[in-house]
Amino acid sequence: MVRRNIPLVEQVLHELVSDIDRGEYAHADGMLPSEADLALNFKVSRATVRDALSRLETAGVVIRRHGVGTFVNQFVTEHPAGLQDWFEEAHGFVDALTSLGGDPQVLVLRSVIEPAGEMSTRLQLPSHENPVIILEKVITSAGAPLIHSLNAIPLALLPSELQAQGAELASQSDSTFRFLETYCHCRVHHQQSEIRATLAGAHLASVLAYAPTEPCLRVEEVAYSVDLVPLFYGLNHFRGDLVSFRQIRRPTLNLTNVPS
Amino acid sequence: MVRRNIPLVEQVLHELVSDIDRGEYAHADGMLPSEADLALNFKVSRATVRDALSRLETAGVVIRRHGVGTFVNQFVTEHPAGLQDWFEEAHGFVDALTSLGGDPQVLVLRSVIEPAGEMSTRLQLPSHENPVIILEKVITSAGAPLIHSLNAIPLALLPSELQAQGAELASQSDSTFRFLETYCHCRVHHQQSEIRATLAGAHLASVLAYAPTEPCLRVEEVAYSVDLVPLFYGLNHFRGDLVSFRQIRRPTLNLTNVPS
DNA sequence: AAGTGGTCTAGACCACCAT
DNA sequence: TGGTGGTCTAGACCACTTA
Repeated sequence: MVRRNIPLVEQVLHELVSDIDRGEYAHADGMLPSEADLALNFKVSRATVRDALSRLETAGVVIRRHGVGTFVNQFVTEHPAGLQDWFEEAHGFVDALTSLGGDPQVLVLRSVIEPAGEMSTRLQLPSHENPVIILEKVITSAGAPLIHSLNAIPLALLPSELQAQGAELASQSDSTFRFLETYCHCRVHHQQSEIRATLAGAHLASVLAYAPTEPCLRVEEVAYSVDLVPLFYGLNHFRGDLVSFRQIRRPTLNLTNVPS
Repeated sequence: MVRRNIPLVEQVLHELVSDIDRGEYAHADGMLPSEADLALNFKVSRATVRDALSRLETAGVVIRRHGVGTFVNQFVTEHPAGLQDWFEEAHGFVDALTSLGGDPQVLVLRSVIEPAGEMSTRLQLPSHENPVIILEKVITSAGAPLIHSLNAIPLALLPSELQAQGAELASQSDSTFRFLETYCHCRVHHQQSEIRATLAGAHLASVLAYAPTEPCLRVEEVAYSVDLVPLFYGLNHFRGDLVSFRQIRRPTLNLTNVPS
């Protein structure tokens, strides 16, 4: 499954990223060479360099200023990614925690196959009776329970010969993402999330070793494949005293130049 | 300050957006014409069409599938933007509320000039003594107080002849964004935000007509100009029962094709 | 095999910012 | 005025999906 023939854009991308990581442009203003120079150095066309720089810009790694130059966003390079960025990127918190060196422990509270019930709407299942794999977990890091998570995966995504063992396979996987890729051969393209503040309440308090009257971040989400098929529903609660999320906010489309 | 000579990419962008809004591609799968066809119709090169489509894709309006086609993300077209999207876009909540037809009321609780104190670090001011404009507001919509916001703007951003009236001018502006553009001639490029869950507490409860033991979303942020000068610090609290934020989460950079 | 988006080039000109 | 990023073109070929 390894791709040969890595596109030039991605090679340039990697070069630039590792140059930035190595602190190549860490001097005063962090300005990169001009696009023309980069094109010469990498022996590619300027369009290819621009493509790579555009991707770095949308990722927030670099800031381009018309008539001035391209600069590394030093805030990003100075602040290593962690659980804080989980809400911005789309991947499991277990991965986010391990990449931070947090050594997370996953405790599976429940893994069963049940009718979807009210979740059928969000998962675009025809009826409340369609079966889903329910996975309830608590993630602990450095001895403290941080996250309670409840996932529902439509059983129909699993090849029929594996459906009987669905609950088992899911509970043994590192994360829902990996489970979907390994057994369902599908990949999460994006997630639609909603975040709000709630009180822990009795159930969460007991599994998170928290007080019922303490605040939590509640993130509800649906993951979709590239062709907009719902892959799973998630309801996650984060201890308000231990977890926060970071985000870079930026206007995306500039639709202000309306002529009419 | 109006730009003539609107770039072709932006014109194509607008055409596509209004076509999508008009429901031009609202049939079954929402597939757009091929890039080659669009280029022919708009009488531009395919590269220009691709540029426009790329921007729509990063904005989440459109999904491109290699070898298949380009499709409108019907979730986005079906769910009109509102305050929920405030945390993803970077603009004031007053604008977000008005665009929703919410008719927000702004109550200025305080507008004074004070030493920056502990906020000097985040605003990259040389000393705690540097003056900032403090602006404390409550935003009410449909009779309910939704948001408490505290902003601190370095006084030095204001032209010296206006600094004496700084607090007044800020309190009379619709939003901090407009104040910065109108009087300081600078524009917010992006914001670094952090979101967490807290309890309201005594002060917030009184101004938000809420109970002290109820949950709030707490968003702390610093806005930067394109050359990374901090423009303002913001500390915002949202009533947990009335406000939630939506977000599309998606992996940004694909750095998995690491050859070495 | 036909149609789609993805990559890549070389070259041109424009718009912006500093000096 | 010189250097930077932004726009734009025409054409080529590749990679992926579907039938």
